[in-house]
Amino acid sequence: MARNDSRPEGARRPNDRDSRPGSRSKGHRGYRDEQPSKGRWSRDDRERRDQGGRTASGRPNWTPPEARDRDARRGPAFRTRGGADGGRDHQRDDRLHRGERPRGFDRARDEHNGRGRYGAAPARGDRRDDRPARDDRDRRFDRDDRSRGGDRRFDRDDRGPRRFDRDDRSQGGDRRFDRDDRSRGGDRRFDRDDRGPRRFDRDDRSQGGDRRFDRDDRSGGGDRRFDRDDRGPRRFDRDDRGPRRFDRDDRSQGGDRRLDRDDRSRGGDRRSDRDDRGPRRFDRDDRGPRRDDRGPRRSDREDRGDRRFDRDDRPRRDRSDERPRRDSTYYPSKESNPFEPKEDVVLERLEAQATRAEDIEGVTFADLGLGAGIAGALKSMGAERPFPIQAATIPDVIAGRDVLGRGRTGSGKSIAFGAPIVEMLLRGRPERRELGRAPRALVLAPTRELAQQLNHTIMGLGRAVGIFTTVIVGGVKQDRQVEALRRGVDIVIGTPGRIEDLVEQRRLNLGAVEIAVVDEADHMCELGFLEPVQRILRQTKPGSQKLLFSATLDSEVQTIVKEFLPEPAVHEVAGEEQSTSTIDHQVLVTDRYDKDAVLEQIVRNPGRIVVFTRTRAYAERLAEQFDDAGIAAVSLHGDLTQAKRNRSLEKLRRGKVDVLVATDVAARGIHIDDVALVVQADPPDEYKTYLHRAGRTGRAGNDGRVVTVIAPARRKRTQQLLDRAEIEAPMIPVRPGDDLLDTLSAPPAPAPAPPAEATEAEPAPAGADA
DNA sequence: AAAAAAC
Repeated sequence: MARNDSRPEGARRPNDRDSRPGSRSKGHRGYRDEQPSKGRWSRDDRERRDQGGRTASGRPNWTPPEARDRDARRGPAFRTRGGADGGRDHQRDDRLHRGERPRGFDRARDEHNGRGRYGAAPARGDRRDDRPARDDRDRRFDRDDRSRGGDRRFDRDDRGPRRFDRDDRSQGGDRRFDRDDRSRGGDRRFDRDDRGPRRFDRDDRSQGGDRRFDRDDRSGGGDRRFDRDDRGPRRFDRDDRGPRRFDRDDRSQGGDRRLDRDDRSRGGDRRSDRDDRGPRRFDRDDRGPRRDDRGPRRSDREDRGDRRFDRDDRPRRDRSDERPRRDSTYYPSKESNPFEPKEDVVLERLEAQATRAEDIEGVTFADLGLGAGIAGALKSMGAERPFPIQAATIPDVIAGRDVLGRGRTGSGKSIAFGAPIVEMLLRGRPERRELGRAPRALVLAPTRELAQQLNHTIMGLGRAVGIFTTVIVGGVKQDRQVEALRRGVDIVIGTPGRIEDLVEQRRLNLGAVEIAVVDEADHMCELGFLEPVQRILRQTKPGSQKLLFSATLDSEVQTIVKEFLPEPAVHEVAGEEQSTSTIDHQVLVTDRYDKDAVLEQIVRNPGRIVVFTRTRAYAERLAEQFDDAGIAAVSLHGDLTQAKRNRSLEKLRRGKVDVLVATDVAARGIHIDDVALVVQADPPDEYKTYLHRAGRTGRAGNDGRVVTVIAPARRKRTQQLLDRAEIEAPMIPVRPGDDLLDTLSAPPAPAPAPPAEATEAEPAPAGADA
C-alpha cells in the first residue's frame, strides 16, 4: 500500500475524513466522537514527526510533541466514549493516536494478504488492472467494507476508529479484568514447569551441582592468568595458531561434548589455548572425522575445517529432538503442538578467539586500519580508543573476512562493525558517486528502533568521509526512503520487512552489496526472522562479506553461517563473564496481587528506569498505572504507531520522562544513556532475553541494576533461568511498602562482590553475554 | 502464548 503514498498529496489530506461518508452513530464502525488530531498537525508537521522530528543536525525542528501533549492531555477532546473510568485513561497522551492499530490487525491483514504471496504482490502502479480476479474481488470487498471511496488511502485513515476500539478495550473495567485474568495465567505457566521433557532436560543438562562444582574448580586456576599473559603478544598473529592444534586434538579425544563445555568453563588455561587457536570452529565433535572427509588441506588451515556448525552428527549435544528444527518451514509449524513453548536451551557456544583488554593497550583506531577521517569521527563521538571487541573484529573485517563477533551488551559492537564497513567502502569507492548507485553495504536489525540507532551511529562515521547511509524500516512512509535510494546511498540499514518490500518494488537493489551485517544475529535467526534474512542475504553480491554480531551469539546462527560465512573469524572478548559484569541482579518475590503495587513503588526510584513486560497490553497498562499515580511514564511496544514509538524513546532519552515500560521490542540493542534500573515486571522466557534486557543498563562498564519481580510460584523457573544465564541473584521476598523497594536505583557503592565467588573468573555460559 | 518484522 505504500505504493499509494506516491500519489499526489492532495488526494489524501487526512482532514478530508470529515467530509467522507461515514457513520455518525455511536457504536458504528466508522463512528468517531472526537477528532483529537484533527488540525493539530499540519501535513508538514506530520511528515517531520515521521522522521522523528529531527533535522539532519539532530535537533528537533518542530514543537516538541510533549508540549502539545501537555495541552492536549487536558482537553476534552482526548476523552473517549464509554469506559468505566470516564476516559481517565486518555490523560495519557499516547492513548489516542490516529493510525494506531488494534492488536491482531497486522495478523489479520497478513493472513488476508498472505505474506507468502509477497512475490506476487503487484509491484507497480498497475495493480488494479493486472490483478487476478480473486484479488480483485478481495479488493472490492475491502473497499466496500471499509471505505466506499475506493481509495485505499482512506482505508488507512479509517484505521483511527478501529484503534479507538482498541482503546475501548484497554480502558474499560472489564479490560482490566481481562488483564488480571491474563496475569493470573502465571499460574498456568507454572504448571507448565512440570512438563516432563523440559524438566528432564534441564536436570540432565546442568546436572545440578556439576556446573557449580566446575566453577569452584575453575576459581582455583591461577595458572589461567599465567597462560593468558603468555599469550598476549600473539594476539594479532594468526600464524601462531598452528601449534595450538595439539591442544585441540587433545581435547577432542575426550570426545565428551558436554564435558567440553564445562571444561571450558573450568580451565582458564584451556580457554587461552583456544583463544590462540583462532576463531574458526563451531563444532569440535566432528572434527576428527571431518578432517578425513575433507581430504587434502593446507596445513595451516588445519583448524579451518573445524569451522563447522553441524551439530547433527554429534550424539551428545544434539538437541534436535528437544527442539524441532524447522529451518525450511516458512510458517510456524501448526502441526507441532502450538502450546509448547520453545524451550530455552543453552545452545552450543561458538568457539572464538578471545581478545583481552590487555592485548589492546595502546592500540588506536588507526592501528586497526581505520583512516584518519573515521578515527576523527569516532573521537568526536567520544570513542577515543577502541574497545576490545572493536580491536578484535575491525582488522579482520578490513581484511575482508567473514566475521562473527560476540561482545557483551554495551561493549561497542555497533562501532565494531560500523567503522570497518565505512572504511571498506571508502577503500573501494569508485571515482564518482553516482546518482542512484546501488548500496554496497547492508545492515540488518530486528527492530526499527535499533535500525534507526545503528543508522545514527554509522551515519556519523560515514558523513565524515562522504559515505552515505539511509534507514529502511517499516511503519513510516516509504517516500523518503525511496528518495534517498534514488539519490544513491552507500549503506542501507534497516529491518527485513521494508527492505524486502523495496527490493520487491525494485527500488532497492542489493546486488552490489559487498558487506552485509546481521546485528543481533542469533535473534535474527529465530523462527520468524530467519527466512527473510536468508532471502535478503541471498540477494547480496555473490561471495560478499558477511558479519554477524550479537551479545549472545551461539549456534542458533549456524544455518546462516553454513550458507553465507564459509570461513568466518569468530571473535569475543575475554573476561566478559557475568562475574565481571557491572550489573547487579536481584529477584524480588512478591504475592501476585501485590505485584503492581510493588512495581509502582519501584519506579518511584530516582533515575531512568526501563520496565519490561511480556505483553504489549501489560506494558500499556503499567505505563498507564504509573502515569495515573503521578509517575510520568511512556510505553514502547508493537501496538503503537511508529511515530509514537519514536516519541516514547525520545522522551526517555531526552529526560522528559524517567520511566519507559516496554515489551521486548526494546530488549535488544537499544542504547539509552544511564539507565539506573531495569525492572522485569514479567520474567523473560529465555535466558538470552534476560541478558539483553539487563543489558539496557550497565553499559560501557557503568554500574547498573536489574530487578526481576516474580510471584512465589515462579521461583524455581526463575532460578533455572538464572542458572542458564550464569547469573547469581538473591531472591528477596518483598511486600508493598518495604524500604528495600525505595533504594533500588542506587547500587551499593562497593560493587556487590560476594567474596570468593566474585573473584572467580567465570567463563561465560554458552552463548552468553561474553 | 508472545514479541518482532511490509503495506
